[in-house]
Amino acid sequence: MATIKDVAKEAKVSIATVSLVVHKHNRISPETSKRVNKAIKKLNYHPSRSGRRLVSKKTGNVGFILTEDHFLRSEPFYTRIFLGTEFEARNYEYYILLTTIPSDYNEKSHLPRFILEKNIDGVIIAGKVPSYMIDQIEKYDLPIAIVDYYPPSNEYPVVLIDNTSGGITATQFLIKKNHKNIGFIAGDIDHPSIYDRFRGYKMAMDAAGIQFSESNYVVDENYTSRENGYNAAKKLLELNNDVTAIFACNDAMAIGVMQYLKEKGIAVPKDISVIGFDDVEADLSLDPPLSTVRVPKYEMGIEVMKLMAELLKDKDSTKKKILVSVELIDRGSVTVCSEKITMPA
Amino acid sequence: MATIKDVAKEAKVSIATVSLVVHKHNRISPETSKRVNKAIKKLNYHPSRSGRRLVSKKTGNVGFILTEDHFLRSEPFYTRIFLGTEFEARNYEYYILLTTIPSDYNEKSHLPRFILEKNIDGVIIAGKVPSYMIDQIEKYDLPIAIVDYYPPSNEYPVVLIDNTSGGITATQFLIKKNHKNIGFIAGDIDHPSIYDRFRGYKMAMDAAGIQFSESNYVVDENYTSRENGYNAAKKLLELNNDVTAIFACNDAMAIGVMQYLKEKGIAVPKDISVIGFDDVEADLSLDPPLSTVRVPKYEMGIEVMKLMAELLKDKDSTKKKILVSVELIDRGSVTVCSEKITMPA
DNA sequence: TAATTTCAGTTAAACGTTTAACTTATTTTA
DNA sequence: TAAAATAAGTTAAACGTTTAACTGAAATTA
Repeated sequence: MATIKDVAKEAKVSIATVSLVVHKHNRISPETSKRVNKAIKKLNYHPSRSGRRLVSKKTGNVGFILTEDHFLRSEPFYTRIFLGTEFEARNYEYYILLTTIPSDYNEKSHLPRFILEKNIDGVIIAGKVPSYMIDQIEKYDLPIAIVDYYPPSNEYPVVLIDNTSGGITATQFLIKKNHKNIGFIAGDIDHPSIYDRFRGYKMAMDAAGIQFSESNYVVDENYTSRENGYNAAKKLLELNNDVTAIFACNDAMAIGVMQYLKEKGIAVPKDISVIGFDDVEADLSLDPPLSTVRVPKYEMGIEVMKLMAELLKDKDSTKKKILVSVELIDRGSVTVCSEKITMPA
Repeated sequence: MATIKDVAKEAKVSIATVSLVVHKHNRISPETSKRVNKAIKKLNYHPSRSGRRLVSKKTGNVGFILTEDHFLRSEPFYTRIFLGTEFEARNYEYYILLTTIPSDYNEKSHLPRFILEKNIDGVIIAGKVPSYMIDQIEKYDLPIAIVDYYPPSNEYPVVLIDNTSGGITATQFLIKKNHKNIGFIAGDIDHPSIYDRFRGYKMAMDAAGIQFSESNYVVDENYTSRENGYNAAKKLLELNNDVTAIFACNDAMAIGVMQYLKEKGIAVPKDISVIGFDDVEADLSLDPPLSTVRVPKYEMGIEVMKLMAELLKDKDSTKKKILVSVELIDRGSVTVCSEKITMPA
């Protein structure tokens, strides 16, 4: 492996000159530059990261932290975000170091090794993490950017899903298809993402002049799983047998809803239309395939890396909050409301 | 951030002593060690990677490569392997650099950046990758270890699932419950893992003296998905209406099988027992929960990192092939065969 | 013309660590 | 008791870069 010294010797200049040429510093004459570049090519020289790192006090690495639970969730949501981040990092010549922390991170837990050993220049946090951990990281004076989580302290740049807009979009889509009696199903309603989807639903209903009815929503399940979607659908139909469409706060619950409807012999979308949120793989293998609101996971990863790149230039350069927009995907689980609409005289 | 100098000053020793203590060199007396360790704790000192790297000429990184498809598969199989690897890497003070390659990697594709920039000391390959890529990596003279893939060139250390044993275990379990008419369902039978499971099935049948019947297996689906499990179950029951148990080559197909049986009003396990292979999350939320053969994904990640650690000490130290053993998990989709067994007179 | 500025480099220190070679004091051996 | 071995450190060089400060020559300015 050729080092800067070999190049210097070959080009008959000092190592400083080589360094300056590599960094395209204009102090060096074109002729010298040419000579040095020739030597670099000849020796196939690539500056060693280690040497650079030592003097620049930069590692060229960015840490990517999420809880173990999040990483293992069956729909590879965070996996896709990670992939986007890793891809974008290439443009900035950064490497991503991925690690998980236990979901119950507490006073006794250790910070990820790459923080303790100072092997990163910045930290990307994906999804909800204990805020105690963020406090701990804060001590290391590292730039922090967050994706898919709104931390209690709002001083960080974050990338979030525009859930409210997604809620509006989904609901308006149903309304345009003449649905009025639209059920909303959720779990974990205190989660900001879920709540915002609900808010979007209400806003769209309000805007369309449709009375919001308590009997049209079930949000008391503890978690947004398939099972709870199934349960919620059951509860909803017991409350209100007239719903013509159901908006589930995510695809997992929507799948549970469809399962329940199938068992009850209720045809989707003929009898009841169903729409979800997230856009997961499984949607495609449902019958009918699930219409949903696509969350651009990969793009979120890209965006958070862009924020990180800004921070790496200047730690306090940005506190941007980015809302990534979502997109309606109509697949087949929604149709025009078949009930006769009684128009006011 | 404390450096080795700060620790040396605090403990009133030379920096060399600190280094020796950190490396647990026995040249240093217990008392001095204690003092130094106290200083290390007090200052929260962690050796800087950059400094280390420069002198050791090692990067302290290991690359982890898989295809994008594999990483995104809905059951987070490789995610778990990665987690095991990352965890084990901590013991050797290595960092894992994860990257994906396109599934159609070809002559025009680039190798991962960390190889081109020589930012790793070794490469772990997870799952099947184009062998052309392995040839390319070979040129960089890096140690290579492989997990869950048996490459055409058998010169590498690999960690594999003991599929044959798993096939035997599952089948014997059914046989012990008095099943004789046991169907086997697979897709992609040319895949070594799948084929070995089938071989295990046959071996167990042979050993029990049960005649293997062509009408007892369906392996012509192109892929081991739920849909194909559904289809295969249909085909199987058309071929042979007397099966009392079905061994599906993986859980995805088993889930499809159960779906088909449910639709046909065939009760599991009362009418037909079902067993899968892999042990995925979804098994638990089935009704009944799926009995299966657990593949220790996390442990596979640990094992491959152990192999890599050996290689990192000495590139040619090992060509070990490790078969990780699998374990029967009985959940509820298998029961004693209810058919009257006619004993030979 | 003399002083000043610009140009095109070079010198040398610094980054944080490891480790071979050395030192000094103590213990063992013959 | 003198020589040899051991124990417990220390010294200093090396790893590959970057960059502030310097230098000497040439060009510009007043």
